[in-house]
Amino acid sequence: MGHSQAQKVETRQRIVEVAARRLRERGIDGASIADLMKEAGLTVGGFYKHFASRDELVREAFEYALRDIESWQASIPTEPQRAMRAYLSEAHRDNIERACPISALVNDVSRCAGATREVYSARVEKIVGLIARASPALLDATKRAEAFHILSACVGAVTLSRAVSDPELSSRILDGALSGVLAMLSPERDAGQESA
Amino acid sequence: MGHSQAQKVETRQRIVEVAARRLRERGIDGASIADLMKEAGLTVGGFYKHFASRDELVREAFEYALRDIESWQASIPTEPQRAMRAYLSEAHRDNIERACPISALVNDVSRCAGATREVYSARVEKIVGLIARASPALLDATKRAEAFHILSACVGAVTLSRAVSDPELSSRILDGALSGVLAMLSPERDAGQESA
DNA sequence: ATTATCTATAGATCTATAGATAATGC
DNA sequence: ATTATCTATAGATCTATAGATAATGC
Repeated sequence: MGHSQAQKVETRQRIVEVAARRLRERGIDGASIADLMKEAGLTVGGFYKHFASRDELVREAFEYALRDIESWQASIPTEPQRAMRAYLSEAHRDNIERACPISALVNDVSRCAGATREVYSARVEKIVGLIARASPALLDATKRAEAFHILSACVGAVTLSRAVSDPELSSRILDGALSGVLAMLSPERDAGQESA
Repeated sequence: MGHSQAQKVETRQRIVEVAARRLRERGIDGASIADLMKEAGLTVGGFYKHFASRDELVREAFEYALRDIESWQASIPTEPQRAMRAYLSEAHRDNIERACPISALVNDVSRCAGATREVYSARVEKIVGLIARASPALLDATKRAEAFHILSACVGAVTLSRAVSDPELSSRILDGALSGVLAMLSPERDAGQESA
Protein backbone atom coordinates (compact mmCIF):
# COMPACT_ATOMS: atom_id res chain seq x y z
CA MET A 1 0.00 0.00 0.00
CA GLY A 2 1.52 3.33 -1.01
CA HIS A 3 4.32 3.15 -3.57
CA SER A 4 6.38 4.54 -6.44
CA GLN A 5 6.28 8.03 -7.86
CA ALA A 6 5.45 6.71 -11.32
CA GLN A 7 2.48 4.89 -9.76
CA LYS A 8 1.40 8.09 -8.10
CA VAL A 9 1.07 9.93 -11.42
CA GLU A 10 -1.05 7.08 -12.77
CA THR A 11 -3.15 7.00 -9.64
CA ARG A 12 -3.84 10.73 -9.78
CA GLN A 13 -4.81 10.38 -13.42
CA ARG A 14 -7.18 7.55 -12.56
CA ILE A 15 -8.93 9.72 -9.96
CA VAL A 16 -9.35 12.53 -12.50
CA GLU A 17 -10.78 10.11 -15.07
CA VAL A 18 -13.30 8.68 -12.63
CA ALA A 19 -14.32 12.17 -11.56
CA ALA A 20 -14.67 13.36 -15.17
CA ARG A 21 -17.19 10.57 -15.77
CA ARG A 22 -19.15 10.87 -12.54
CA LEU A 23 -19.39 14.65 -12.57
CA ARG A 24 -21.09 14.55 -15.96
CA GLU A 25 -23.44 11.84 -14.77
CA ARG A 26 -24.36 13.14 -11.31
CA GLY A 27 -23.48 16.83 -11.48
CA ILE A 28 -20.60 18.75 -9.96
CA ASP A 29 -21.82 18.17 -6.38
CA GLY A 30 -23.30 14.75 -7.06
CA ALA A 31 -20.40 12.44 -6.24
CA SER A 32 -18.50 12.46 -2.94
CA ILE A 33 -14.74 12.17 -2.63
CA ALA A 34 -15.25 8.77 -0.97
CA ASP A 35 -17.37 7.56 -3.95
CA LEU A 36 -14.79 8.69 -6.47
CA MET A 37 -11.82 7.26 -4.57
CA LYS A 38 -13.62 3.96 -4.12
CA GLU A 39 -14.34 3.73 -7.83
CA ALA A 40 -10.64 4.46 -8.48
CA GLY A 41 -9.79 1.53 -6.18
CA LEU A 42 -8.60 3.71 -3.28
CA THR A 43 -9.85 5.00 0.05
CA VAL A 44 -10.84 8.50 1.04
CA GLY A 45 -7.78 9.24 3.21
CA GLY A 46 -5.34 9.33 0.30
CA PHE A 47 -7.21 12.03 -1.58
CA TYR A 48 -5.42 15.08 -0.20
CA LYS A 49 -1.96 13.78 -1.15
CA HIS A 50 -3.13 14.31 -4.75
CA PHE A 51 -5.37 17.39 -4.59
CA ALA A 52 -5.47 20.46 -2.36
CA SER A 53 -9.27 20.38 -2.24
CA ARG A 54 -12.33 18.89 -3.87
CA ASP A 55 -12.59 22.05 -5.99
CA GLU A 56 -9.16 21.41 -7.44
CA LEU A 57 -10.27 17.95 -8.56
CA VAL A 58 -13.46 19.40 -10.04
CA ARG A 59 -11.48 21.89 -12.13
CA GLU A 60 -9.10 19.21 -13.38
CA ALA A 61 -11.88 16.74 -14.06
CA PHE A 62 -13.79 19.37 -15.98
CA GLU A 63 -10.75 20.15 -18.12
CA TYR A 64 -10.18 16.44 -18.62
CA ALA A 65 -13.81 16.01 -19.71
CA LEU A 66 -13.33 18.78 -22.26
CA ARG A 67 -10.55 16.69 -23.82
CA ASP A 68 -13.15 14.00 -24.55
CA ILE A 69 -14.74 16.29 -27.14
CA GLU A 70 -11.56 17.39 -28.88
CA SER A 71 -11.73 14.93 -31.73
CA TRP A 72 -15.39 15.76 -32.26
CA GLN A 73 -14.47 19.46 -32.21
CA ALA A 74 -11.67 18.93 -34.70
CA SER A 75 -14.15 17.46 -37.17
CA ILE A 76 -16.29 20.62 -37.27
CA PRO A 77 -14.36 22.56 -39.95
CA THR A 78 -13.99 19.62 -42.32
CA GLU A 79 -17.27 17.78 -41.77
CA PRO A 80 -19.68 20.13 -39.99
CA GLN A 81 -22.80 18.17 -40.88
CA ARG A 82 -21.32 14.93 -39.62
CA ALA A 83 -20.27 16.68 -36.39
CA MET A 84 -23.83 17.90 -35.87
CA ARG A 85 -25.26 14.43 -36.54
CA ALA A 86 -22.93 13.01 -33.89
CA TYR A 87 -23.73 15.70 -31.32
CA LEU A 88 -27.47 15.43 -31.83
CA SER A 89 -27.50 11.63 -31.69
CA GLU A 90 -29.10 9.23 -29.25
CA ALA A 91 -25.66 7.73 -28.64
CA HIS A 92 -24.35 11.07 -27.39
CA ARG A 93 -27.48 11.65 -25.33
CA ASP A 94 -27.23 8.24 -23.66
CA ASN A 95 -23.49 8.04 -23.07
CA ILE A 96 -23.46 10.79 -20.47
CA GLU A 97 -20.23 9.59 -18.83
CA ARG A 98 -18.28 10.54 -21.94
CA ALA A 99 -20.66 13.20 -23.24
CA CYS A 100 -19.90 16.83 -24.00
CA PRO A 101 -19.48 18.61 -20.64
CA ILE A 102 -20.66 21.89 -22.16
CA SER A 103 -24.18 20.50 -22.29
CA ALA A 104 -23.95 17.94 -19.46
CA LEU A 105 -22.89 20.60 -16.93
CA VAL A 106 -24.25 23.88 -18.29
CA ASN A 107 -26.48 24.53 -15.25
CA ASP A 108 -23.83 23.31 -12.82
CA VAL A 109 -21.18 25.60 -14.31
CA SER A 110 -23.47 28.62 -14.12
CA ARG A 111 -23.57 28.06 -10.33
CA CYS A 112 -19.77 27.78 -10.06
CA ALA A 113 -17.46 30.66 -9.34
CA GLY A 114 -14.30 31.68 -11.15
CA ALA A 115 -11.86 29.35 -12.76
CA THR A 116 -14.26 26.68 -14.02
CA ARG A 117 -16.47 29.24 -15.73
CA GLU A 118 -13.47 30.77 -17.47
CA VAL A 119 -12.34 27.43 -18.83
CA TYR A 120 -15.92 26.85 -19.95
CA SER A 121 -16.14 30.25 -21.68
CA ALA A 122 -12.89 29.78 -23.52
CA ARG A 123 -14.11 26.50 -24.95
CA VAL A 124 -17.46 27.96 -25.98
CA GLU A 125 -15.61 30.75 -27.84
CA LYS A 126 -13.40 28.20 -29.54
CA ILE A 127 -16.28 26.03 -30.74
CA VAL A 128 -18.30 29.00 -31.93
CA GLY A 129 -15.32 30.05 -34.04
CA LEU A 130 -15.13 26.61 -35.62
CA ILE A 131 -18.85 26.51 -36.36
CA ALA A 132 -18.74 30.03 -37.80
CA ARG A 133 -16.12 28.92 -40.33
CA ALA A 134 -18.50 26.22 -41.52
CA SER A 135 -21.46 28.57 -41.94
CA PRO A 136 -22.45 29.35 -45.54
CA ALA A 137 -23.50 32.91 -44.57
CA LEU A 138 -21.89 35.69 -46.57
CA LEU A 139 -20.84 38.13 -43.85
CA ASP A 140 -18.49 37.26 -40.98
CA ALA A 141 -20.86 38.82 -38.45
CA THR A 142 -23.70 36.68 -39.78
CA LYS A 143 -21.56 33.54 -39.71
CA ARG A 144 -20.84 34.23 -36.06
CA ALA A 145 -24.46 34.95 -35.14
CA GLU A 146 -25.47 31.71 -36.86
CA ALA A 147 -22.74 29.84 -34.98
CA PHE A 148 -24.17 31.03 -31.66
CA HIS A 149 -27.59 29.90 -32.79
CA ILE A 150 -26.33 26.50 -33.89
CA LEU A 151 -24.37 25.85 -30.69
CA SER A 152 -27.38 26.95 -28.61
CA ALA A 153 -29.64 24.56 -30.50
CA CYS A 154 -27.16 21.71 -29.98
CA VAL A 155 -26.77 22.31 -26.25
CA GLY A 156 -30.49 22.92 -25.73
CA ALA A 157 -31.55 19.83 -27.68
CA VAL A 158 -29.17 17.44 -25.93
CA THR A 159 -30.01 18.73 -22.45
CA LEU A 160 -33.75 18.74 -23.13
CA SER A 161 -33.60 15.27 -24.64
CA ARG A 162 -32.06 14.00 -21.39
CA ALA A 163 -34.54 15.76 -19.14
CA VAL A 164 -37.84 14.65 -20.69
CA SER A 165 -39.32 11.34 -19.59
CA ASP A 166 -40.97 10.31 -22.87
CA PRO A 167 -38.44 8.52 -25.14
CA GLU A 168 -40.29 9.44 -28.31
CA LEU A 169 -40.39 13.12 -27.38
CA SER A 170 -36.69 12.90 -26.58
CA SER A 171 -35.88 11.54 -30.04
CA ARG A 172 -38.01 14.15 -31.78
CA ILE A 173 -36.20 16.95 -29.97
CA LEU A 174 -32.87 15.68 -31.30
CA ASP A 175 -34.24 15.15 -34.81
CA GLY A 176 -35.97 18.53 -34.96
CA ALA A 177 -32.87 20.38 -33.86
CA LEU A 178 -30.70 18.35 -36.22
CA SER A 179 -32.77 19.11 -39.31
CA GLY A 180 -32.79 22.81 -38.44
CA VAL A 181 -29.05 22.88 -37.85
CA LEU A 182 -28.29 20.93 -41.04
CA ALA A 183 -30.45 23.34 -43.03
CA MET A 184 -28.46 26.26 -41.63
CA LEU A 185 -25.20 24.60 -42.64
CA SER A 186 -26.43 23.59 -46.08
CA PRO A 187 -24.44 25.26 -48.90
CA GLU A 188 -27.55 25.65 -51.08
CA ARG A 189 -29.03 27.79 -48.39
CA ASP A 190 -28.07 31.13 -49.92
CA ALA A 191 -30.02 30.31 -53.05
CA GLY A 192 -33.21 28.43 -52.16
CA GLN A 193 -34.92 27.03 -49.07
CA GLU A 194 -34.24 23.52 -47.82
CA SER A 195 -35.00 21.68 -44.62
CA ALA A 196 -33.33 18.27 -44.84
CA MET B 1 -46.24 30.43 17.64
CA GLY B 2 -48.32 27.92 15.74
CA HIS B 3 -51.82 29.11 14.83
CA SER B 4 -54.89 29.13 12.60
CA GLN B 5 -55.64 26.83 9.70
CA ALA B 6 -55.97 29.79 7.33
CA GLN B 7 -52.50 30.87 8.38
CA LYS B 8 -51.21 27.38 7.74
CA VAL B 9 -52.27 27.46 4.09
CA GLU B 10 -50.51 30.80 3.65
CA THR B 11 -47.41 29.51 5.41
CA ARG B 12 -47.22 26.44 3.22
CA GLN B 13 -47.59 28.62 0.16
CA ARG B 14 -44.79 30.87 1.37
CA ILE B 15 -42.45 27.89 1.75
CA VAL B 16 -43.26 26.75 -1.80
CA GLU B 17 -42.61 30.25 -3.17
CA VAL B 18 -39.26 30.53 -1.43
CA ALA B 19 -38.27 27.08 -2.66
CA ALA B 20 -39.37 27.88 -6.23
CA ARG B 21 -36.96 30.82 -6.24
CA ARG B 22 -34.02 29.16 -4.54
CA LEU B 23 -34.18 25.92 -6.51
CA ARG B 24 -33.81 27.86 -9.76
CA GLU B 25 -30.93 29.84 -8.31
CA ARG B 26 -28.96 27.10 -6.54
CA GLY B 27 -30.21 23.92 -8.17
CA ILE B 28 -32.51 21.22 -6.89
CA ASP B 29 -30.07 20.09 -4.20
CA GLY B 30 -28.59 23.51 -3.58
CA ALA B 31 -30.77 24.82 -0.76
CA SER B 32 -31.31 23.01 2.54
CA ILE B 33 -34.68 22.73 4.28
CA ALA B 34 -33.26 24.90 7.08
CA ASP B 35 -32.25 27.62 4.56
CA LEU B 36 -35.67 27.63 2.92
CA MET B 37 -37.60 27.65 6.20
CA LYS B 38 -35.45 30.45 7.54
CA GLU B 39 -36.08 32.55 4.45
CA ALA B 40 -39.82 31.88 4.90
CA GLY B 41 -39.51 33.21 8.47
CA LEU B 42 -39.77 29.77 10.13
CA THR B 43 -37.56 27.13 11.70
CA VAL B 44 -36.64 23.72 10.38
CA GLY B 45 -38.78 21.73 12.85
CA GLY B 46 -42.10 22.83 11.36
CA PHE B 47 -41.30 21.59 7.87
CA TYR B 48 -42.77 18.11 8.10
CA LYS B 49 -46.18 19.36 9.22
CA HIS B 50 -46.42 20.79 5.69
CA PHE B 51 -44.60 18.26 3.51
CA ALA B 52 -44.01 14.53 3.73
CA SER B 53 -40.42 14.92 2.49
CA ARG B 54 -38.02 17.31 0.83
CA ASP B 55 -38.87 15.64 -2.49
CA GLU B 56 -42.52 16.57 -2.08
CA LEU B 57 -41.53 20.22 -1.68
CA VAL B 58 -39.25 20.01 -4.70
CA ARG B 59 -42.08 18.69 -6.87
CA GLU B 60 -44.47 21.40 -5.70
CA ALA B 61 -41.89 24.14 -6.02
CA PHE B 62 -41.07 22.97 -9.52
CA GLU B 63 -44.73 23.06 -10.52
CA TYR B 64 -45.07 26.47 -8.89
CA ALA B 65 -42.05 27.74 -10.83
CA LEU B 66 -43.68 26.54 -14.05
CA ARG B 67 -46.60 28.85 -13.27
CA ASP B 68 -44.19 31.79 -13.47
CA ILE B 69 -43.86 31.24 -17.20
CA GLU B 70 -47.55 30.82 -17.99
CA SER B 71 -48.18 34.38 -19.09
CA TRP B 72 -45.06 34.27 -21.23
CA GLN B 73 -46.23 30.96 -22.68
CA ALA B 74 -49.70 32.38 -23.40
CA SER B 75 -48.13 35.11 -25.53
CA ILE B 76 -46.48 32.64 -27.93
CA PRO B 77 -49.43 32.09 -30.31
CA THR B 78 -50.34 35.77 -30.63
CA GLU B 79 -46.90 37.40 -30.44
CA PRO B 80 -44.27 34.72 -31.05
CA GLN B 81 -41.50 37.17 -31.91
CA ARG B 82 -42.11 39.22 -28.79
CA ALA B 83 -42.11 35.99 -26.72
CA MET B 84 -38.73 35.02 -28.17
CA ARG B 85 -37.28 38.49 -27.52
CA ALA B 86 -38.37 38.20 -23.89
CA TYR B 87 -36.97 34.68 -23.45
CA LEU B 88 -33.63 35.54 -25.07
CA SER B 89 -33.21 38.77 -23.09
CA GLU B 90 -30.59 39.78 -20.55
CA ALA B 91 -33.42 40.45 -18.10
CA HIS B 92 -34.52 36.81 -18.29
CA ARG B 93 -30.94 35.58 -18.06
CA ASP B 94 -30.22 37.70 -14.97
CA ASN B 95 -33.47 37.22 -13.05
CA ILE B 96 -32.85 33.56 -12.32
CA GLU B 97 -35.15 33.47 -9.28
CA ARG B 98 -38.16 33.97 -11.53
CA ALA B 99 -36.66 32.55 -14.70
CA CYS B 100 -38.02 29.72 -16.83
CA PRO B 101 -37.38 26.49 -14.89
CA ILE B 102 -37.15 24.52 -18.13
CA SER B 103 -33.79 26.12 -18.82
CA ALA B 104 -32.74 26.93 -15.23
CA LEU B 105 -33.08 23.28 -14.16
CA VAL B 106 -32.62 21.24 -17.33
CA ASN B 107 -29.54 19.38 -16.05
CA ASP B 108 -31.00 18.99 -12.57
CA VAL B 109 -34.23 17.48 -13.93
CA SER B 110 -32.32 15.01 -16.10
CA ARG B 111 -30.82 13.64 -12.85
CA CYS B 112 -34.23 13.36 -11.14
CA ALA B 113 -36.39 10.28 -11.18
CA GLY B 114 -40.04 10.00 -12.00
CA ALA B 115 -42.69 12.58 -11.22
CA THR B 116 -40.65 15.74 -11.75
CA ARG B 117 -39.47 14.59 -15.17
CA GLU B 118 -43.01 13.81 -16.23
CA VAL B 119 -44.24 17.26 -15.25
CA TYR B 120 -41.27 18.67 -17.14
CA SER B 121 -41.99 16.61 -20.25
CA ALA B 122 -45.63 17.63 -20.32
CA ARG B 123 -44.67 21.27 -20.26
CA VAL B 124 -42.08 20.84 -23.00
CA GLU B 125 -44.74 19.17 -25.19
CA LYS B 126 -47.15 21.99 -24.50
CA ILE B 127 -44.69 24.76 -25.41
CA VAL B 128 -43.53 22.95 -28.54
CA GLY B 129 -47.17 22.80 -29.66
CA LEU B 130 -47.57 26.55 -29.15
CA ILE B 131 -44.36 27.35 -31.03
CA ALA B 132 -45.33 25.00 -33.86
CA ARG B 133 -48.56 26.94 -34.38
CA ALA B 134 -46.51 30.11 -34.85
CA SER B 135 -44.15 28.57 -37.40
CA PRO B 136 -44.59 29.75 -41.00
CA ALA B 137 -43.64 26.30 -42.35
CA LEU B 138 -46.12 24.71 -44.74
CA LEU B 139 -46.35 21.16 -43.39
CA ASP B 140 -47.42 20.27 -39.85
CA ALA B 141 -44.46 17.92 -39.46
CA THR B 142 -42.09 20.70 -40.49
CA LYS B 143 -43.75 23.18 -38.11
CA ARG B 144 -43.16 20.71 -35.31
CA ALA B 145 -39.56 19.99 -36.24
CA GLU B 146 -38.91 23.73 -36.36
CA ALA B 147 -40.58 24.18 -32.98
CA PHE B 148 -38.18 21.64 -31.44
CA HIS B 149 -35.31 23.49 -33.00
CA ILE B 150 -36.53 26.88 -31.73
CA LEU B 151 -37.14 25.66 -28.20
CA SER B 152 -33.71 23.98 -28.17
CA ALA B 153 -32.05 27.20 -29.29
CA CYS B 154 -33.89 29.18 -26.58
CA VAL B 155 -32.98 26.76 -23.78
CA GLY B 156 -29.40 26.36 -25.00
CA ALA B 157 -28.80 30.09 -25.40
CA VAL B 158 -30.17 31.06 -21.98
CA THR B 159 -28.28 28.31 -20.16
CA LEU B 160 -25.03 29.01 -22.05
CA SER B 161 -25.36 32.75 -21.49
CA ARG B 162 -25.52 32.08 -17.73
CA ALA B 163 -22.57 29.68 -17.70
CA VAL B 164 -19.96 31.75 -19.57
CA SER B 165 -17.86 34.22 -17.59
CA ASP B 166 -17.40 36.89 -20.26
CA PRO B 167 -20.39 39.29 -20.28
CA GLU B 168 -19.91 40.24 -23.90
CA LEU B 169 -19.83 36.62 -25.02
CA SER B 170 -22.96 36.05 -22.96
CA SER B 171 -24.82 38.84 -24.75
CA ARG B 172 -23.73 37.66 -28.16
CA ILE B 173 -25.03 34.18 -27.47
CA LEU B 174 -28.47 35.59 -26.70
CA ASP B 175 -28.41 37.92 -29.73
CA GLY B 176 -27.19 35.24 -32.11
CA ALA B 177 -29.86 32.79 -31.04
CA LEU B 178 -32.51 35.52 -31.16
CA SER B 179 -31.78 36.57 -34.71
CA GLY B 180 -31.81 32.95 -35.84
CA VAL B 181 -35.07 32.22 -34.06
CA LEU B 182 -36.73 35.40 -35.36
CA ALA B 183 -35.69 34.51 -38.90
CA MET B 184 -37.32 31.10 -38.51
CA LEU B 185 -40.54 32.72 -37.33
CA SER B 186 -40.54 35.42 -39.99
CA PRO B 187 -43.58 35.14 -42.33
CA GLU B 188 -41.52 36.16 -45.39
CA ARG B 189 -39.41 33.13 -44.85
CA ASP B 190 -41.22 30.90 -47.33
CA ALA B 191 -40.44 33.37 -50.13
CA GLY B 192 -36.96 34.83 -49.66
CA GLN B 193 -34.18 34.67 -47.13
CA GLU B 194 -33.98 37.02 -44.19
CA SER B 195 -31.98 37.16 -40.99
CA ALA B 196 -33.53 39.75 -38.66
C1' DA C 1 -58.28 18.79 22.80
C1' DT C 2 -55.92 19.86 18.87
C1' DT C 3 -52.20 21.62 16.32
C1' DA C 4 -48.68 24.98 14.23
C1' DT C 5 -44.50 26.13 15.44
C1' DC C 6 -40.38 25.92 18.27
C1' DT C 7 -35.94 23.91 20.28
C1' DA C 8 -33.16 19.99 20.41
C1' DT C 9 -31.20 16.02 18.56
C1' DA C 10 -30.49 11.33 16.30
C1' DG C 11 -28.40 9.32 12.40
C1' DA C 12 -26.44 9.82 7.96
C1' DT C 13 -23.70 12.11 5.15
C1' DC C 14 -19.39 14.89 3.51
C1' DT C 15 -14.81 17.46 3.53
C1' DA C 16 -10.63 17.54 5.53
C1' DT C 17 -7.02 15.97 8.81
C1' DA C 18 -4.21 12.90 12.05
C1' DG C 19 -1.58 9.11 12.79
C1' DA C 20 -0.33 4.19 11.50
C1' DT C 21 1.56 1.09 7.99
C1' DA C 22 4.29 -0.57 4.39
C1' DA C 23 6.53 0.28 0.45
C1' DT C 24 10.19 3.19 -2.30
C1' DG C 25 14.59 5.25 -3.03
C1' DC C 26 18.68 7.50 -1.37
C1' DA D 1 14.21 8.82 5.54
C1' DT D 2 10.50 9.64 2.75
C1' DT D 3 5.95 8.98 1.23
C1' DA D 4 1.62 6.73 -0.86
C1' DT D 5 -1.95 4.72 1.06
C1' DC D 6 -4.72 3.07 4.85
C1' DT D 7 -7.93 3.38 9.05
C1' DA D 8 -10.12 6.43 12.07
C1' DT D 9 -12.22 10.57 13.27
C1' DA D 10 -13.21 15.68 14.05
C1' DG D 11 -16.35 19.13 12.71
C1' DA D 12 -19.80 20.69 9.63
C1' DT D 13 -23.56 19.82 7.26
C1' DC D 14 -28.45 17.83 6.13
C1' DT D 15 -32.92 15.12 6.50
C1' DA D 16 -36.12 13.68 9.53
C1' DT D 17 -38.13 13.04 14.21
C1' DA D 18 -39.29 13.83 19.31
C1' DG D 19 -41.10 16.48 22.70
C1' DA D 20 -42.22 21.24 24.57
C1' DT D 21 -44.89 25.49 23.99
C1' DA D 22 -48.53 28.48 22.94
C1' DA D 23 -52.12 29.47 20.20
C1' DT D 24 -56.80 27.96 17.89
C1' DG D 25 -61.35 26.14 17.87
C1' DC D 26 -64.77 22.89 19.51
